[in-house]
Amino acid sequence: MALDENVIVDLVKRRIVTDTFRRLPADKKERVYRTAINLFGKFGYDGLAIDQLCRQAGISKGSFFQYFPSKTHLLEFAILVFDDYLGGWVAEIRRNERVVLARDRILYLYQALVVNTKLFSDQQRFYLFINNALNHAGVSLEGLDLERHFQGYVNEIIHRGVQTGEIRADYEVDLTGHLVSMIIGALLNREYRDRKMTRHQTEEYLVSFLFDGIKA
Amino acid sequence: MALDENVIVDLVKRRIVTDTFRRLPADKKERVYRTAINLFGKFGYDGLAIDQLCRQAGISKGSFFQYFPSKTHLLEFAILVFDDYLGGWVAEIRRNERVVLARDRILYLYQALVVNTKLFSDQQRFYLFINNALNHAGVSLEGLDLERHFQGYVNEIIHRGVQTGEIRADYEVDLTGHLVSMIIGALLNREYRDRKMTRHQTEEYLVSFLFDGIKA
DNA sequence: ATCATATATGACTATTTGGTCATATCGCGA
DNA sequence: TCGCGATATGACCAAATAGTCATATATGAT
Repeated sequence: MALDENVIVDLVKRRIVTDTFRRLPADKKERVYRTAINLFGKFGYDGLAIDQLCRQAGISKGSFFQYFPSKTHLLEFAILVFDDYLGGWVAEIRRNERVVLARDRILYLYQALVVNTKLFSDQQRFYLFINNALNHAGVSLEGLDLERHFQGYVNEIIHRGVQTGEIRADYEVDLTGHLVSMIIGALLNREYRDRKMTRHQTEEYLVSFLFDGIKA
Repeated sequence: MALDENVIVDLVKRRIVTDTFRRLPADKKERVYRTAINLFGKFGYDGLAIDQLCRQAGISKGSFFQYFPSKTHLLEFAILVFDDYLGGWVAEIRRNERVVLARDRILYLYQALVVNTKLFSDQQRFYLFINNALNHAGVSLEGLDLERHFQGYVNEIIHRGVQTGEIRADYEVDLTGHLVSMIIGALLNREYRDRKMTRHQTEEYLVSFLFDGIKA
């Protein structure tokens, strides 16, 4: 969760945040970041009022504009820091990866997704952020490429499964990866947002649904 | 697409639109509705400027506030009319339903979803509307219950499949329905938004993915 | 033609909000 | 203590925008 200094340095170079912001104590930077994610997620880009952000993050409006050139830059900052976080999170899953059968690989993917990382607690916040804040036309979404991070890894898992013969060879890897990602997303949604199923149910269904199909 | 008079009458009773609006010529009402869906979808609730809506729908601002008590009511109006449209659309699918095997049922669902109805051309617009406009806190979303319409029907299909033995009996109907809906949504998204696959591929994958599972 | 009622209109208001700036305060070296 | 660069602050400004209202125009019955 701590903001990576290297990322901030890069953002300064690209004039997305100021050097003044970079020099700020870490906890202040983090407060601004968390508040931005939360408020963008709750109210969308237009809905976030800078006055409220400042009040909530404990800074003054004058200071805000010494940290960020504009509101748009705040969004870009939040997107890019979040993107970096996503990347690190997938890297951690990758590091912990065990060599298992295809069936367990998918299950592992799911477990890693929700248990092994901080995303567990952050999921709701980030889910809202992605859904509500990222449609602002003024900011290119190139910075946040979910596919590049998570789905790239899913595809890799599936690709290996195909090569070892554990997964059908006639599936296109990236389409299957897309579907698996979407299904995991659907399950997460069901589990966290609707609270209609338990973790155990989720895992049971994920495996049987993906590997056994609908037919008996 | 034509606005149903009965729905409008109900909206008048609930003070969501005025009687003046009800008496308007149909094409004017429709212009306002379409413009609202488009702009809410493009810019979200806060992003929609009433001035722009008026310009685009060809009415004056003064008139607007003789049709709707407030901007919030415009959103509520759009939601409820859209909800009615959804209901009619599912009813049409239901009427055209053929008696088929489970495998074909799902495929039929999908085809009905994208081919047999106007949703084909409206999909993108409504997709945006649902995603960008419905998070406005001030308006209850009770009015738009996707599950009640589409997923209720999906569940019915699956339930019948289970009863005839075409679908595994150990699946919970509503969870399976949820997953099927999500997968269809994912495929639609892939097909329309990303333009990464053809209709034929979609159908192939839908069936093999749902019925054969990932494993060879 | 007249009158009454319903509808159309855009200037105007009050408020919100992104962004500025002059001033104050802090941190720190000498 | 003094001085200087960096940071903090909130009053202020200009633009945008939801909503109002007085006036104009259309409609339709007699």
